[in-house]
Amino acid sequence: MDVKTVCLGMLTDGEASGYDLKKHFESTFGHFFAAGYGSIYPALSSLAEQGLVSCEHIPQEGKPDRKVYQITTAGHTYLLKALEDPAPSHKVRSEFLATMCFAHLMSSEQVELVLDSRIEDTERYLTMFSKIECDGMQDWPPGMRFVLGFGRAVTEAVKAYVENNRHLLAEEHKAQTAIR
Amino acid sequence: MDVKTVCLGMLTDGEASGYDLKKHFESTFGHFFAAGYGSIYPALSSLAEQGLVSCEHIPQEGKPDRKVYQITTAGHTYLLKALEDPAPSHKVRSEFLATMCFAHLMSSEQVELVLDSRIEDTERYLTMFSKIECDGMQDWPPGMRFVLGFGRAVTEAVKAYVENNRHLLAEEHKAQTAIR
DNA sequence: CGCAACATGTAAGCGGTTACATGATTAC
DNA sequence: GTAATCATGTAACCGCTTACATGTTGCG
Repeated sequence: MDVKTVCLGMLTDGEASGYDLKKHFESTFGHFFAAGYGSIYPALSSLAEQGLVSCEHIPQEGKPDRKVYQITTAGHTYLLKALEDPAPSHKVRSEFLATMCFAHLMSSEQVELVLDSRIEDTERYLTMFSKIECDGMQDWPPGMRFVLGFGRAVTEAVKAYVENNRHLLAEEHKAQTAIR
Repeated sequence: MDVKTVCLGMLTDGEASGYDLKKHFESTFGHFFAAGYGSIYPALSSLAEQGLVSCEHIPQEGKPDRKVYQITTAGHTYLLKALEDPAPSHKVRSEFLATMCFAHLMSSEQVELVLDSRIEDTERYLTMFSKIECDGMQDWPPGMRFVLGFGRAVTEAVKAYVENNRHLLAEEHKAQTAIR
């Protein structure tokens, strides 16, 4: 499952431009599937070439033509095939955790800074989740609600863990064990 | 922070071969930083070329020479620089969540299968964490214990969330909201 | 006056994955 | 006998990131 497939999936919710899709990648999909314009625009071109989406050019003054994409029947078929994987991956790549593995090589000030930045990050996500929930989640498919709830639950777990266990990383207290 | 830097960090714990490091990437680092031989061996070669590690060739019969790497003073300096990033990233890339966004396009059997496979995955991780804790975590640096605890906490949160909210994805119950 | 939002794209490069290549030893 | 473990590597490929390129409209 790559950016192309996710774009295709987003288009099942209605027509959209690359610019529109980018906003989805930043908000609702942001916590588990990042993508920039450099991935999205080529993905849409490629989908159009394969006939999986159709494209309507809407001329605009001053701005480039707005290109609105719609999923085709072939696109739907393709998407359903892509969703058949019975064990889709769920990968974490964390420079944060890699850094924390070597906390004993760093100054405690540095470690504190890193932990603070991680907590800020989780707070940004939590704010975003609340905002999304406010402006109407009830018209969304159940899967989307499940996914948002997942993001919230995991983010809260991360925040709580970091807050409750950051004392482990102070050199003074080497013998303690993690709070569950 | 790339595979190279993580390898360098692992070598602060004592000399090791590429093969040894791979095992670390599978066990202790597995839940947040994956790497295969195709990344590790070139990384070590490159580190040696830059003088960040030294390499001892140990001849063996039948097998290729065992190459044991040790971090150098230059390597230590380099690592400390790399650890200075005050806001290291923590990224999730989840085909699982992407799939679940479109659960309404799938059969409930397919959805169930995907959810089961995710739970199995979390269980494998939890077993691994327990095993690691058993064979002596107390001699590890506090950072490593923090990271393992993080992995366990988040994995448990994932498992609980999936178990408690999978009913949201059954088409029958569209109006429900997520259990916190 | 400057910044954010609107709007699309290209191209180089990087980092990692996957498949391939080889082969002895040990445990079941 | 066959699978796992030990042990190292290369090369092609793929997908994504980053930087670059361009220009208008509207808000404060």
